[in-house]
Amino acid sequence: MPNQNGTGPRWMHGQIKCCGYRMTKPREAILDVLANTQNHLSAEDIYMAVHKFYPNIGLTTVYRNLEVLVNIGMVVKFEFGEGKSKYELSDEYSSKGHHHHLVCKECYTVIDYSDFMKDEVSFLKSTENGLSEKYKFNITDHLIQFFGVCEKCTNK
Amino acid sequence: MPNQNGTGPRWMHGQIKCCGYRMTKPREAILDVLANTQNHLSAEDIYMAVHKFYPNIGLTTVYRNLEVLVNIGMVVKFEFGEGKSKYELSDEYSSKGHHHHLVCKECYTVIDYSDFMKDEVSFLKSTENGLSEKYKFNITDHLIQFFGVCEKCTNK
DNA sequence: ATATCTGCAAAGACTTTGCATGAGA
DNA sequence: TCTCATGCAAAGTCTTTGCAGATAT
Repeated sequence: MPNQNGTGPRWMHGQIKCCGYRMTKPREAILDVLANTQNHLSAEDIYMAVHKFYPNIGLTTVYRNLEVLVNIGMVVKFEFGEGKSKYELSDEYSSKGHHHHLVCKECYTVIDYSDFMKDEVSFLKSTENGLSEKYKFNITDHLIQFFGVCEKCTNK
Repeated sequence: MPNQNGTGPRWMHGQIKCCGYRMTKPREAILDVLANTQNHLSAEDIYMAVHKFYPNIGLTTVYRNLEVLVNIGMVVKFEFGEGKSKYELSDEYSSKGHHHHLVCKECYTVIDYSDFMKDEVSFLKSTENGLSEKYKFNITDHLIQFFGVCEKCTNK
């Protein structure tokens, strides 16, 4: 974990403060964990990672902060069918950029992909417009996931 | 509930039996509920509907049967972010046909839509092919959902 | 006949809440 | 200083499991 000094990136402080929240050690530690992983972490994963450096930060605090971070749009929450939620930094705060997920139904491995976006953009544009208009929805998000069986699980 | 006589559609019996399962009253009642609703039902919704006609069928049985039905592909399980799973008959068994979901993030109302599928088909085709090849995944399913705020929730 | 299925009760997994204490700005 | 944040323990919600008895084929 790189930012154990308790400062953390300024822009994250700014976003937190703009929303009326305070930047606290637990909050920062959680963002730090999320910013420095390639994986999709559960609340407990995050708790355990944070716990190594701050053993007195509790799981409750992790849950409560994830909720805040999801609400202000810094973090996105996903369900991959495993029965527990997974979290990742949202596009604007992540080095990953915009991507979608390819999920193995057997081992729940999740692959991020950002290829094949050209067809997607036109699909999303027209569908979002059509749906907004027809159903009077104010559309804010979409979720696109592909499911299948990964190479490893296929070979067993 | 139409099929209280205990027979139910033949094709459903066939599918169940083909997979090595038996057609039982609870199983049939559950399929019947799913076949005769326009909504997306939780396990408890189904339990309560079934319970009206068969008060001694338990919630456990509903869960166990839903698991079986999902495994043999007659039923599809969804998570809309509400914290509980919702179930519906899969395309082949449903009068709804292929559709996707538009979900209100406030009240969790779910709208089925099957418009705007033209762009989708080309998007899915090329993406599935690309993903299969690049990541050696055997792709079986996709999940496309749009999220937003419905008209009612916007006006309050 | 016998493998599958069921109901009940109990346990399990993940997440949320209450309340007194602690800490940012 | 004063509101927001935290930690602990307890509770809540949805779902699964164990086991003896019942049922479909």
